[in-house]
Amino acid sequence: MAKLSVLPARERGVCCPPAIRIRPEKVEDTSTILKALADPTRLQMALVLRDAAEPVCVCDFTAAFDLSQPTVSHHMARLREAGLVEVKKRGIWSFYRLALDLPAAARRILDAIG
Amino acid sequence: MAKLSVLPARERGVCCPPAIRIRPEKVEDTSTILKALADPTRLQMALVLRDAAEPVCVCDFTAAFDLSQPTVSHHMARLREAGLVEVKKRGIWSFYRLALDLPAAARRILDAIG
DNA sequence: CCAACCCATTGACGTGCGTCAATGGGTATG
DNA sequence: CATACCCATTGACGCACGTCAATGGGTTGG
Repeated sequence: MAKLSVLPARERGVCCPPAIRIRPEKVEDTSTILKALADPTRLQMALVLRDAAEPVCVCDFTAAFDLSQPTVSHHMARLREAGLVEVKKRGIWSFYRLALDLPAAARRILDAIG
Repeated sequence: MAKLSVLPARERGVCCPPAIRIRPEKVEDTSTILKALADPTRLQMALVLRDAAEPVCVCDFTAAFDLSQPTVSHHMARLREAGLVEVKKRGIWSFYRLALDLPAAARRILDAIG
C-alpha cells in the first residue's frame, strides 16, 4: 500500500538541493526584462507601446502619466537598456516603439500580462 | 497617393496622450508579481518550484543557492506576499510550493519565461 | 528537561531605484 | 542670429531592496 504523504522523506541535517535548470546567463537576461517591467509606470508605458498602432512621442507620455520630462526620459532609457524599446528621432520629437528585435521571452511576457 | 511616413503628424506644443487600457488595480497587482520575480535569486527559486514534482524544503534552497538561511526566508516571504507561493510546515521543516490559487497572470508569466 | 536542529523575524549596512530641478545640446521658426 | 521648443544627461534626495548576524520560537531526540 502506497504512502499517503506527498512530502518527501527527510533526515535531520541532510538537504536535497533541487536542480536549477535555467542557464545562468538567461537568468540575468530575464531578470533584466522583469526589472524593467516591474515598475508600475514603465509597465504601463510598455503596454501602451505594445498596443499602439504607431510610435509614441515622449511628450505624449509626460501628458498621459503626469510626470516630469526627465522622469519619462529616464524610464525610456531603462526600457531601452533592457532591449524592450527603440527610439526614432523625427525633427524635434523622439518617438518610441517596441524593439523590432524584441527578445522572444520579452514578447511572451508582455503578451502574458493582459 | 499615400504618405510614405509611418509617423503621425505633429504640431509644436500639442501632445496626443495615448489611451491607457489596463485597469489601475491590475497595474499594481502585475507590478507586484513582476517585482517578486525580478530578482535573479527569486526568479530561479520560483522556476525551481514551478518545475518541482514535490514541495521544496527551505534548507534545500540554502544549499542550492549558497545563501544564508535568513536571506532564503526573506525571499520566500516576498514570494509569499506576492501570492506566488505557499508554505506547509511538516515537523521541523517548511516546504514551499507554487500557490494553488496562483493568479492567472502569474501563471502565464511563469510559463512565458522558459 | 536539556541540547540540537530548523526557520521566521528583527536590526543594520551598503546599494540601487524613482523622482525632480537644473543644465546643455539639437532643431525648427521668425 | 535669436528665440522657443523638445529631449537626454547630471546631480541630488528619500526610500526600498538584498544580504547577513543576532535573536527567539517550535520541534525532535536523548
